Amino acid sequence: MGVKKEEANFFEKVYNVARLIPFGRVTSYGAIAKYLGAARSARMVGWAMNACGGREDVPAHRVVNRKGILTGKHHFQGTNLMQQLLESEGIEVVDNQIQNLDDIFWDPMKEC
DNA sequence: CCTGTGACATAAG
DNA sequence: CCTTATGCCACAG
Repeated sequence: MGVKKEEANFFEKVYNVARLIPFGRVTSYGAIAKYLGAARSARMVGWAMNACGGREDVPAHRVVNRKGILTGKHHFQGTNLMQQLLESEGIEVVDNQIQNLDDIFWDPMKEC
């Protein structure tokens, strides 16, 4: 029972973890994938984000690749929207790359 | 079942 | 860090 069918569990997990990302912190697709038990499916994490269109609660802008580069900024509405959101949280972003990454990097498994 | 896809990760040059 | 290539895996059709 349930008013609506449960969507792809994998996607839901990705959204769930993304929501756990604290303010002013970022994580990588691989970290999320690994937390889900599918470290080799990091691409799916990004793809799940692509499907997060109606997921306003999913701070996709806090999810970057391993280099801390805003690889997915092109998927946001604005050309610099993703960077603006990060800077709005006190994160330094230069040339589409997050600065002080080691200082603001948030690992889901480290917090859990 | 097969094919295409994709916002990654890793290796090699 | 760059490009190129390969792997990898969940999902849509």
